[in-house]
Amino acid sequence: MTVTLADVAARAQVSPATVSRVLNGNYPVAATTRERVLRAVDELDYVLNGPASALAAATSDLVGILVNDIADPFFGIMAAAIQSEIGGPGGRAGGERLGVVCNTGGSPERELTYLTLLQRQRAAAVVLTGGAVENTAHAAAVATKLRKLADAGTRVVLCGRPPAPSDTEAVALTFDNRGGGRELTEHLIGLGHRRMGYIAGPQERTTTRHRLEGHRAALAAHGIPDEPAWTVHGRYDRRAGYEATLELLRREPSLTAVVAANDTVALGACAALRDSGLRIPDDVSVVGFDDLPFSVDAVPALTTVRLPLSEAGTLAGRIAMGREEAPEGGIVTVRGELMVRGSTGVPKG
Amino acid sequence: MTVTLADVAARAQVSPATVSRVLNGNYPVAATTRERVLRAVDELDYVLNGPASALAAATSDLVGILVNDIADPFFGIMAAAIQSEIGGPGGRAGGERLGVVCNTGGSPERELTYLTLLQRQRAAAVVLTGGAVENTAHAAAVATKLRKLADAGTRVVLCGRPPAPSDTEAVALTFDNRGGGRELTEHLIGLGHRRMGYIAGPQERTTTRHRLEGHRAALAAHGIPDEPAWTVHGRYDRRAGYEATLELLRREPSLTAVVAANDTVALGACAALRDSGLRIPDDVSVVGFDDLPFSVDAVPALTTVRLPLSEAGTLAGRIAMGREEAPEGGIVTVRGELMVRGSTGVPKG
DNA sequence: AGCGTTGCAGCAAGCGCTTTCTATGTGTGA
DNA sequence: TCACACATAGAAAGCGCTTGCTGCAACGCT
Repeated sequence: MTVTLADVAARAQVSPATVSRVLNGNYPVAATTRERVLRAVDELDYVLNGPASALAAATSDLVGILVNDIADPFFGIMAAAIQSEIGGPGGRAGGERLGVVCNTGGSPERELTYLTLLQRQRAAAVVLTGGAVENTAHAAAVATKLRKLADAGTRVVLCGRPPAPSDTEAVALTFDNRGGGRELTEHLIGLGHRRMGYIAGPQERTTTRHRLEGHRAALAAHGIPDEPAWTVHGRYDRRAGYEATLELLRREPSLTAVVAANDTVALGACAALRDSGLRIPDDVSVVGFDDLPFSVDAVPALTTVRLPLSEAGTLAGRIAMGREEAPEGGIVTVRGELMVRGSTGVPKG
Repeated sequence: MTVTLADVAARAQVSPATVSRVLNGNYPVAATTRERVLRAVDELDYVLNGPASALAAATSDLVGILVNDIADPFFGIMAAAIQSEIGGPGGRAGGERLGVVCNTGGSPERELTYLTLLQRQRAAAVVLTGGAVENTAHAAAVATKLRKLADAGTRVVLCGRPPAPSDTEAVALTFDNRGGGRELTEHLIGLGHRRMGYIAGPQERTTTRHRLEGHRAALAAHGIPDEPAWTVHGRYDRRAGYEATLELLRREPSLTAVVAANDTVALGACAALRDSGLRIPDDVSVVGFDDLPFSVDAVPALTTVRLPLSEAGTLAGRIAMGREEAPEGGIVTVRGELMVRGSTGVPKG
């Protein structure tokens, strides 16, 4: 029924071993032999049995990419960059790996499940993107898993995620969320804003905390008291931004600016402000974070911090493939760049 | 070093066969024995070797999801829905499959490469999303691949993609792009528009052609001549929409409406119109397609056709998992729903 | 001419699991 | 009490590939 290595060997009049070596190209095979084998492969339309070779060689060509939300371009952009470094015709033959993205939906259990599944597949590498959940038990479980993966020879790379315990041997590309958050708020303060609402992400995510810390650091640096009621938590989506904004407006109608945890949330905030009859930035300024593609198209265009998602993904992918040396210390901090656009202005009055 | 089935068997004082049966749960094992085995699994922290079991059982638990552009929410939303039906804690134990998404970047070669890679892995199922490339050679190559996959026991499902040749045994969920395109244009015609520009997607995609055909059908039905110069092709991204709009305006400044191939393109079109000093919808109406989450937040909100991406993905996932019967004939047409919003209005004058 | 090298191909032993077939123990009907 | 069915566990034969080692020419050197 299905063609096996042995069939190819028979047709090419060589031993299975030789066919294997031609296909893997890691052992000298005479040119004429090689050609004969390749012809047989072609004629029989042979496709290597992945599981069998993974078993025999004790490694597979699978590379897993974990994302929190595949429908969110933030992750999509990183995933695309990572995957393009990993698989397909990008690299020359031999480096043909199957880069696959797994959607955890932000759920710790699913994250662990996927990690186990990838461990089971003896994945060649795993890239974890985006913020981590700050739950001691879960963090420990993930760290343990990563350790085990590393022990089994799986390369582990974190992309846009804080470093894991160093004994996990994971390389980390971390976004400077704190710095970006701070810059954004300082930009607003520089314009004269003093009463700023903050729409944070889900409580337990590192990204949420870091960005918020940046915001508070900016306030503190300028002697502006932090008003706890002006911070509202919600999910990283448009709707949460919409509702949080209405809530903020209810709590403090005199806010002159809204700082959103990311661009998607900021978009929701803009909608809420508009629906409340407020103009941006005349009545209220808005800032986002990430600089996703649609942000420049918002009306007015969003002031935000540009994160080099694609570049970070590319680097992460290269490291995962072992094409690039891991940085010393295993940690790289990636900074964002403040993009000042139409959604921020001088507060009126 | 790594724990194997045999280790677990030894610890539980049973044969490897029994452990395997407990883990796969498809053979009677006494409750007490099962428990003993499970305990041993736990104590040793055993993880099944995927390649080995795939080899022995001649099937794997991998399910591939092919998308054209993972950074595009259109695909992200479908992929998320598909994946959530496939893997993880969603289903109860046993149905634990690894749903993985592969980004083809719209490249025919990559599509084929991924299909081969999945074939190599003996994937349990493959879901292809989004429009296909209309290139005879490539279409034939894909059909052949799908045939082979089906022969090897891989279930093949198309989601938002036109049906493949029936001998491929692929189940197809097809979006009614033609009908949606027609509705959109008829809506504009109903408002009184006669001079409408059309921003189409890449030439060779089925989606592009079908939507355009719908547009033309609407024109024809109302006796409006189709002006070839008022149709411009470009990629399915914001920038293409921006540039195409400028080009359309150059060719025909008196256009009263712009029909974009999808929402992303429509957003670019809006930006171009604004930058040209035109107001939406007072000067020019704009329509999109897909109804992605951001479309309702555009200013003005985009009139578009809502495609039930998530629902379609869920169904596709269920069929791929064999949890849902494939429809008779293997083809389902999914219709979109016209969403009239602020970006369209009566043409002035 | 003799012998150590070198270059290439084959042999065969697994990799860790699944599954068919067989063996064993227990309960039942005659 | 004995034969027989039934339920459960084990033995063992692979699944299709990789790879360490061995084998054998042909080659170059003294």
